Amino acid sequence: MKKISLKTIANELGVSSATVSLVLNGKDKNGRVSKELSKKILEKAAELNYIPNTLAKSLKVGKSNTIGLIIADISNIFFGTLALYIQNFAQQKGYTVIIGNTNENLNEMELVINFLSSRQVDGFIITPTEKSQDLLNKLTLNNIPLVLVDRTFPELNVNSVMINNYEISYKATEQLIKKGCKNIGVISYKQDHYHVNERKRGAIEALKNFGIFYPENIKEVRYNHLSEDISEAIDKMINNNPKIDGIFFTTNSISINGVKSLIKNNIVIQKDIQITCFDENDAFYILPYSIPFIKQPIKEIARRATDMLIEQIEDKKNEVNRIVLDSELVVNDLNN
Amino acid sequence: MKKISLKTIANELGVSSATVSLVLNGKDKNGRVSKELSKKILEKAAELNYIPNTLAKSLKVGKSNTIGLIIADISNIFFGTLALYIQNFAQQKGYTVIIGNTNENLNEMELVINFLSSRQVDGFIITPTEKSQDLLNKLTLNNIPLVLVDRTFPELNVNSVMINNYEISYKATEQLIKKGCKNIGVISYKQDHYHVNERKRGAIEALKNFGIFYPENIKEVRYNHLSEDISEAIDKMINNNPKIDGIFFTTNSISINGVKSLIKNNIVIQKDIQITCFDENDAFYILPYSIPFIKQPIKEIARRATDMLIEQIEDKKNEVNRIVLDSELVVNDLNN
DNA sequence: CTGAAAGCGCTTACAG
DNA sequence: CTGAAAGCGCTTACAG
Repeated sequence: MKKISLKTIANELGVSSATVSLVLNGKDKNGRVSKELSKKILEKAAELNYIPNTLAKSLKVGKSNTIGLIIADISNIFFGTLALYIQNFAQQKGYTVIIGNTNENLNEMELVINFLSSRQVDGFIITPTEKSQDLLNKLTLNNIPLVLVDRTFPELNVNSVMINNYEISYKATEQLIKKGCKNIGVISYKQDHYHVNERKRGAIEALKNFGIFYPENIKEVRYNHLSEDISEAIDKMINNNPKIDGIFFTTNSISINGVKSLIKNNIVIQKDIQITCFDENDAFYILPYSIPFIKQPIKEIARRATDMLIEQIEDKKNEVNRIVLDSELVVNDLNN
Repeated sequence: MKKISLKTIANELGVSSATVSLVLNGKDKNGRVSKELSKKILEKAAELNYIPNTLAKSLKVGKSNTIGLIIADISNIFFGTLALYIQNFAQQKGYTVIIGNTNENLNEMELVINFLSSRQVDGFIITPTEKSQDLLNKLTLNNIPLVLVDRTFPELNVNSVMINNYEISYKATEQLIKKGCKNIGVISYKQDHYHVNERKRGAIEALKNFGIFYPENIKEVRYNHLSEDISEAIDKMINNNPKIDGIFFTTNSISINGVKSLIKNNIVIQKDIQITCFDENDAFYILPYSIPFIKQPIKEIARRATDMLIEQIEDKKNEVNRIVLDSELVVNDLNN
């Protein structure tokens, strides 16, 4: 089967491909093309089942209607959901999304940026890895539309969509305190990430304000040795003296592993130890008790990031927006 | 900043862009281009940070190195994981993946096929929706490389990667019987999907062989009314007389909802009722008892599908392959 | 060993 | 109202 191009249609009808292009793109307003010819062209296109070659169009007009979405770890359910929503919103606006994965690795981030650039993406939505400031700077210097999500570098003058990490973490910790916990642990990542450190800072601030901040209760685990480090941290916490009676987990992946580790140690959650998690998890609904968690407005994050990027692409706006969305502390959601 | 093209490099060096193209693509073997010139070109390209325009290349050579991946429901963790792996394998082989979502809807499947076709994908990996035979047929008639995954239509002569749905479902049911269950329920989809019906058939066959097949124990739920229909099915099952003492859930989404529903009804799983689920779930590791589940070789499915498609794209092979992979019944995986 | 030319399938001034 | 021409950035015969 031969590919059907504009020219095929033009030839069959004995008109120029320019005219066909005009009609098929709806640019034949105010009498540019006669009604009859226009109708014939439309019919012929339908008959031949013409599908335009987007590549050629993109090349010509210098715009691909494609967004590069760079995710730190696509296997993480939080990022997966985020990607899904971004994809949906982008599609509604006529954009294709190409997803790249960095595995939290700076080199891979550079590779994936180049890869997507060669694919002529019109802009990027990125969850940046540690130490990627220079890479991001290069993009903005080249006037490439860019929005950071979930994470940011406060020193960079770049669009971002974040949640209120500090405040919500303060609140989550405060909630443990109000439940009566007197010796609260925090498990966070040993990372140079602003958003994670804001979460840690919020928790510590709450502990300090209530006079129960003990530095040794703040544990930091490595991203690449997550389950071992968490096991170790939990181990120390439950053998602590006085015993830990509450734990705040600062991320999705830490929460899951933390809960697994507690259960493995036969800790009865919400009785022996109160916990609060970051991000929702299916598993929470299956447990016989309610686990408080911080619910991020993922859909809203996706919507705002997509809108912001597309606006930037289409209007070439130069002002920088930093959006901070509220997240929610869900305390009693068991019967959902 | 001006875009750097082949021509930029050629002009700066006073050579033709053809030569630059040859060198940059490593096609300057056996003395096509002199060592010195070749070196100069490479250096200049690096200096200018040249990024080739893949769109232009694709247009010229008539191949985009892009795969269209059409998923029925990207928010389902099974498909999400599958997409992740396919993406990874494809990338290793130099292909980009563009994902489309059908929401199990035939019309959306047609739209997404057209959308991806206009993007000039070289081929498709598809989890087809119900009644999409004609759509698939059209693709194969047009010689468009195609691989079905997870699902297939046995009457169609098309590549596919499946698991042994019938056999593993038989085995899963048999296992419940051997545990002593005498009155086993099956919850499956009311769908015209071969793979799901094979699962149901396997379960029924086992029940028949052991003389405990009771038609009223086989429940079918609607995809679009999943949680209500499951609630209703579970409700009937636990109020059955004699009581149901075992349930086999035939898909991932049914399993999760089924477990939630049982817990909501204060059923003590694995004591009041034995269950077996399709697909692994994080939640299972958090429960204080072990839930047997069927573990699909997702990574292997992804690898085989990607390999098969790329082979077809590059060799234009015409033989049809139907791969059936073994899945595993995991019975005692609690201490993982 | 290197260059000039054609062409992939489009769109967009421009001319008439 | 419609067409001819140029050009987006590449690659690939072909010529020398």
